[in-house]
Formats: sequence, structure tokens, C-alpha cells
Amino acid sequence: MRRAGGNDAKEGKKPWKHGSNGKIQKVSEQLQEQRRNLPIAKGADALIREIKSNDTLVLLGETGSGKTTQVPQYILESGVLGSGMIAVTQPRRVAATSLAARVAAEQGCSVGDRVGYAVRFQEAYGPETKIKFLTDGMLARELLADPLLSKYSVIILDEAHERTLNTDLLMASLKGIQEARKGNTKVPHSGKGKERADNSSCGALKVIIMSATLDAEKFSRFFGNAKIIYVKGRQHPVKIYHTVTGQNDFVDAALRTFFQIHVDQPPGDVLIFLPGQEDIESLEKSISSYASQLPLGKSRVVVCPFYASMPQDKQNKVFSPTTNGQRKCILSTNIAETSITIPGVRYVIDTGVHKEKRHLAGVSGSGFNTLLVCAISKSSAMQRAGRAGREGPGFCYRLYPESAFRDLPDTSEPEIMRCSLASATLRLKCLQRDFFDLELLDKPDGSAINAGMKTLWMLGALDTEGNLTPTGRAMSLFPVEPQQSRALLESRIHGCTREVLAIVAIQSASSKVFYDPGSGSAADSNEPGSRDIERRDQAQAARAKFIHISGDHMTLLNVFRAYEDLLKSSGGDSKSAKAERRDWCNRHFLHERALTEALDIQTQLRRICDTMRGREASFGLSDPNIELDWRSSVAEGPGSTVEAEKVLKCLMTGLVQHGALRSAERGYCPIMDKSKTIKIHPSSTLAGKKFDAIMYDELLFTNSGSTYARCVSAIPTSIISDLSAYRPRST
DNA sequence: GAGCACTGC
Repeated sequence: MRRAGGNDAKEGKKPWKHGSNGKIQKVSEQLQEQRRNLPIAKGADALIREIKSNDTLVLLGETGSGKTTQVPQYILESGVLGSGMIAVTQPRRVAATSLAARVAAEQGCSVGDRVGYAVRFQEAYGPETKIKFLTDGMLARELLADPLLSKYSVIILDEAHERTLNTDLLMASLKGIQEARKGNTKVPHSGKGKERADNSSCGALKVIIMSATLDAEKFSRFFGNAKIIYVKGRQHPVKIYHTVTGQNDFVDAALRTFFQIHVDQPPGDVLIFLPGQEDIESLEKSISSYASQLPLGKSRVVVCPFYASMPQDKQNKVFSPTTNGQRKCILSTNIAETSITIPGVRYVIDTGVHKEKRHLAGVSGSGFNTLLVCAISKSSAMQRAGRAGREGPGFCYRLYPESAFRDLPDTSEPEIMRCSLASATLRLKCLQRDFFDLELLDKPDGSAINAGMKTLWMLGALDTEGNLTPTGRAMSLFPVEPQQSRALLESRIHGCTREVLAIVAIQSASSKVFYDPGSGSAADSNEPGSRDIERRDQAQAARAKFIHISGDHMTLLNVFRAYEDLLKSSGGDSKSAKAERRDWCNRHFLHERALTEALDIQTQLRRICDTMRGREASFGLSDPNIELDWRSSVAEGPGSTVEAEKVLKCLMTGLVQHGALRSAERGYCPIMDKSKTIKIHPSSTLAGKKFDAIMYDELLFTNSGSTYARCVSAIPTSIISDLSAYRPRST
């Protein structure tokens, strides 16, 4: 067990943890009082009766009902639990950790004792833990090691309406697990029905699906008409306005609406939902410029852009209180819709659009992604409006007519229908299941399922019959995309695991490494235009020293190495060391968050390599004498041509489907779909350059109408033939 | 020459 350290900063003071005994008692009484006043508290006894008499329940609770914090405690206090644990899943890490802190406080214990949590890189639970908050991805991983989830007596899937891929897959698995643990059927993961379950040991499993929207009936039907229980919420009323006609230019409409509010309405901050960075920056400029022309005496406007890929210290501006008479105007992407709550918001302006990423399987498995601006759903619109009513009555201005709202789909399409299925298929194959035999709330198209299978076959993870190979089994151990775990396994043959591991770690970090300055600092500049170009030139110059001629993958390796060197010279957690690292990242226009996350991932992957080392034979990997040792490094050393060639060779085994050849008249053509023409994304170090063949992490089709290859490397001439002649093989 | 919503293992 590992104790949490990182979460304390976010929670601020925790008197119940550090105070005297008397103080603990006092805080606890206040908390108990708050608990008793929650809307769900009135029905607690009835709820427990329902939980006792039903295996599965659907709990439909509005925001502010207290369902997530209270239901696990009711179950714990009612004694229905027995010797097992309660798992409560969340789509997001912050939710899991902060809920654990809250519930531990209400229970009067420390996080990690009776109440704990588990998210990637961070966990706090022990032998005493009865309530465990965890991300849905974490429970999905646990399922691979323990297909009956035998540690748990009750599993609560919270925020089920968000329909994340992992929540959907868990729901499908839980149905089978319940049957198996009752002893009625075979073990759910023996799809072919060979074995009988030895399942009486862990007892029955209760499942509670929690949702905030209209999906309750669908969940209920899925679980054989499970009982639905409704819980009232507690939200302040939000008055909603629609425009009379549709708006062509939502940025301009948002600008005008903001100033109407600013001039006519009483104090309160304004939150504007926009699709992406570009619109946010453009609106930021216009609002700042008009605000500076307002007559003196009118309250000043503080404009706060807010999107996930913004540096952390700039994000913090959103949470800092304004001085008297100022009005904050937050320009945000979807990040403020669910992930983060911003205090002080009284007015919401909803453009009605967002950016949506979608994977298209395409013909012949030539998958590519789209990132397009499109209309939101009704539940998104309601969620956005609700952001104005967190602290008091609020107002929501929708920049579309009421008729347009009525035409919106009820909910957005579940992730399972929009993403690549390769990774999920690999996990299912490890449980001897697949998408064809799995009962799901929504089933992806056959073409999407087949494309996922084909990818795994080309990587050598499945054989021609679709059965899991030893390579596939080994790949599944790594919490990264199959393309990357495949490259990692290949690296043992070329003796460059250290290098490939670093690249895989940085690739799978969630935030990007390079920071592209937009107009971020333009608001306080007199000549925004020239300032922008200057900053961009600075960024390019700072980046130049990392560039590797072969392209983005080796460039990422150089960045990662430089950061590792920096850590060696100024390691430690001292204030000055941290400041030095932050300064270094800022000077080089790098996101420190991406680099620290990559370090965490590197550590995690190394640990998995360590557990596999020497056990290659047990995975059936060919030539068990070649170990997967993360210390093995290219003998010729960093910067050598041999190094780049070996590393790129490994990466290419993962990117076999992501190669393109240059045609004289049309730019680059993907080998999987020669009818298509693609460009190298402008963010790439290879943008505008010409090579015979390239490989890339991803193809992205955007509103500009072009398809771009992102994260691109040139394929060394010596191995171009490997690409077209590729046959799946095992490592 | 031109651009990358949000999560998660």
C-alpha cells in the first residue's frame, strides 16, 4: 500500500487530520449535520431496504443530491456488506481522490484507512479499507487480474450517463460476473464454456448504476428491468434565454451577449463555452479590446482563457478572486462542463457547439480520426446551464433558438461508438471475450469491430483465427496503446528498450510536450500581432536544439533526455530546484506537466518490464533468452545513426498501418489507402519536408478540410521495404 | 505553409 501525498495541496486545510481530538469531534459533528440535510438522507432507510432486496439498482439522482458520497456510507453502516469491499467508480481521477477525502472526513478517518482510493500513479488503501473510490479505467485493469472482482461485494458505477468506454465495458462484464458469483453459470471469461466456476467463495455481487440523466430506463432494461430509484437534487434555479434566430458567427454573438450582461446585469462572473483554443484566443482579444474602451467607472473586465492544454500557472488565474468591482469572464472549452467547477459563476453563455473526436474505421482498416466542431446534446446544454446555479440563482444565454435546442440529440454518442476498438478488443481477448459475443448497451458497427481485430492481427497480437497470441498477452500487460506496447516488445530484439520506453512514455502522456504560444500574452501588449510572431519565433528557436533530423519521435527522445539530465543536475523537491526546472521548461516552451507525467509512466512501464524479465518463456515469446530489460540501450550511443535506425525499426512494428509513401504529384499517400492524400501536420518538425516514406502516430481530419499526419518520422531507406512486405510475426 | 475538445490504464 502506498499512502497518498499529492492530494493534500488541493484539499487545503484538513483540521480533522491534524487537529486535536476535540477538534476532530467538532468538525465531525458539523459534517454529520450536513449529511443529515442532504436530499438523499430522507430516503436512506428505504434505499437500504431496496439495496438489501435487489441485486441491481439504478439510482437516478440529480446533482447535489449527495448520492455519491452517501450511498457507500449507508451500505457500510447498514451491515449488508459482509467481508467484501465497496468499489465506487468515477470517470475522472480528481473526482475519485477528492471524493475519498470527503467521505473519509465524514467517517472520521484518514484517507487510506476505512475509506481509500486508487487512481493511476496514486493510491491510498489498506487492509482496513471498505469503501474504495477508483477510476473506471482502474477497475477495468483490476478485472484483467481478477475476472470475478472477488474483492468487492458491491460495485457502484457512478456518472454512468457519461458512457465512457470503460464504464460501458464494466457494465457488460458485471452482468456476467453477477451470474457467475451466484453460481448459476460458468465463469464469465470462459466464453467457450469449458470450465465450471469456482465462485461460491466470494459471494453475491450487488451492482448499483448511478446516473444523472434520462438514461435510467436504458440501464434498467440492460440489467433485466432493474428497479429505478429517483433522488431529488439541490440546484439553484437557472433562468434560460434562447436567441430568436440562429447565429452564424458564435464568437461575435458571444462578444455582444457578454457586453449586454456586463453593462446591464448585477455582479457575477460570466462563463462562456467555446469549442477550442483558437476561438478562445480570438474572443479574448476582442473582449479585452472593447473592455478597454468602456467609460471609466464601469467595472473592469478580467478575461480568463481556460482549456486543458494551457500551462498550469496560467490556468490558476481562473480560480483567483477578482478585486472589488471587477467581473471575471471565463472563456472555456468543455473542461468547465464536467471536469472542473469554477466558483463565482452566475451567467453562462452557451455557443451550443464543441469539438468532437471520432475514429473512423475506414475501408481496409485504414483508420483515421476526425476532430470537428459540432452541435452539443441536450444533456450537455443542461449541464452547461447548471454551471450558473452552483452558488445561487443564475442565468444561461443560449446562442441558438429554442427550436434548435429541441432538435438536439438527448445525449452525445457513447465513446464506444466513436473510438478505435483495438485496445479494448485486446483486453476482452484476455478475458476470452470479444465484441461479437459481448452484450453491450450500444454495440459498435461490425466494421469498427473488424478494424480493431485487424489492427491486432497486424501487430501479431491475434492469430488468423482471432485467438490471442503470446505477443498479445504480453502486450496487454502494458497500460499503453497496442501500437506502443508492440514497439516496446520489439525493442528487446534490437536492444534499445531504454530508448523506446522513453518515447512510448512521452507519447502516452496525456498532455502535449511542446507549447505553442498563441495570443496568450497579447492582452497586455500594445501591438498584439507583432508580439505573437515574435513569441512563435522564440518558441521555434528554443525548440531547435532538440530536433532530430529523422523527425518527431527521436525529437521527443531528445527532449526527454534533456529533462532527465536536468533532473540529475537539479533534482529534489527543494523550492529552488523546482523553480529551476519550471524556468527551464518555460524557456524551452515545454509543458512540464507532460514531462513529469512521462516520468511517471516510464517508472510504471519499467516496473512491468521488471516483472516480465526472465519470464519471457512463460509468455511463449520466441527466443526467451532475449530479455525485456529496460536498461538495455543502443551500444553505439545517443545521436548515432544506428540508434535512430534501431529505434525507428521498433516503432514501425507498432505503426505498420500508419505508413505513407510520397507520390510525385500528390504529396503523401497512406499505404493502407492509396486513394487518400495526407499532409504533415504543421506542428511536426518534418512539416513541409520531403521524404520517400513516413510513419505517424495518427491521422487527423479537421475543419480545414485536410487530413494531417501527427507525430511523424521519416522511415530510414534501409527499412522501407519492411513496411510494404510486413507480415505479422511474434516477437 | 498553417493548427491540435475532454478523459483514462
